[in-house]
Amino acid sequence: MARPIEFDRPKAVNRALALFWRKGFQATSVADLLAAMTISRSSFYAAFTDKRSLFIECLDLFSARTLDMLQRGRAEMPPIDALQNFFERNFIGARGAKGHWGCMLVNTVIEMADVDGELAARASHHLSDMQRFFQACLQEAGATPAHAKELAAMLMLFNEGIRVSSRRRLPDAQHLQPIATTFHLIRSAIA
Amino acid sequence: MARPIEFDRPKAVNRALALFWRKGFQATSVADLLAAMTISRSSFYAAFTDKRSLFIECLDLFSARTLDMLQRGRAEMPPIDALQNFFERNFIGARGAKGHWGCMLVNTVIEMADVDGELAARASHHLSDMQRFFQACLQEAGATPAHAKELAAMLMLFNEGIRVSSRRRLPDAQHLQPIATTFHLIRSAIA
DNA sequence: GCCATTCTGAACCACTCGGTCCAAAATTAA
DNA sequence: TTAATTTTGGACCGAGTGGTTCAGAATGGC
Repeated sequence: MARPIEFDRPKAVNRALALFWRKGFQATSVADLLAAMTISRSSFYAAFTDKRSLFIECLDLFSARTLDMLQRGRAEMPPIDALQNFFERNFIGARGAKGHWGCMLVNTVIEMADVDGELAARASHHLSDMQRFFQACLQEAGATPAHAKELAAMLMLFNEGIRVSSRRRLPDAQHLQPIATTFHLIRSAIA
Repeated sequence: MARPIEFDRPKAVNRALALFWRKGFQATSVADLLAAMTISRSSFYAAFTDKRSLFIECLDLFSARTLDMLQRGRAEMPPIDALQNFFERNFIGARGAKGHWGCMLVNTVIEMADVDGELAARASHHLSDMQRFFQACLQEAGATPAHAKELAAMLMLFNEGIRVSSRRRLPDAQHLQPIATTFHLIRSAIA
């Protein structure tokens, strides 16, 4: 038996993820995907079934990576520091492209809410996972469960807001300072 | 001279606005618009030139109405109350449909950022107008110009966040409480 | 009734979309 | 080389897209 080199699936998914993240589901055509993934149309449908299925795979991957990033942070520093560090590292447009892409989960919620309920719900669910992680961090930092829950909700609103704002390509100061202010507030609310 | 009743343009635009607001630019087809506006294809292009032109008209109208709402509030109550009232009246999904549609400006920024830069920039510009209004209110309430600017930026982040969140159809408690908390914070920051 | 004006309905256009299909090429183990 | 397997390119499809055109119906002032 023999076969030509199987194409690099993870790399292809990464390329697709970048496109979906940037342009959203609807504005990304299959042709765009093929070009970015450097894969033939036939292989595409053989490997990923569907544009929609591939999108779901990317969405889940994005969520998993984000959560992973948070967990790695928590392993290396105090929980509140980990949260602040997460915000600072991701939501500052400055460094390269991705900073201006916002959050794929937020983007999907907005784009698909009244277009494809399943996709929107899936993205929303992932955001809830993030929020639960926020809550755990806050609790670990000494907040009561009720207070942690309240603060986590506010932090998620802040997250969503800053992700929208980062798509507007405004001067970075608009983002940096609110992050500092917010976490100053959170720390003093817990202590 | 004589002519058949000219169709009700403002009403037609309202119908279009509702559709664009809910489903976004891309997911709203011309056919959808015609059905909602109860207008023939020919009249549509005669009166509005373009799907895109109509969208811009709706976007500007949405912004004007939002600003108007804020200004009417400020005329009737203390500036901070007006802001809080604005948030409470708009961002609580409960009452009817529109509560779950978020903010057309936010939706447009997210959907069009890397798809149609002009549309995204226009929406972003309208958001900046709103932010300036926030700033004026805060200043009127006694904040220093610098502090008012800082608080206005945070309030806009909060606005963007809560607009995203309201598209997720979560229980209202998630929104109501953060609004109270945020404004409690703002008041004590100014006093 | 007439006429200028406005709106309509439908046909039509070129184009893009997501998706299917298959014969041919490319690959490598046997 | 042969044989098994995976990828490829491209033709093809039906449906839907935004947009144009125009003959004719509807309207209301004269």
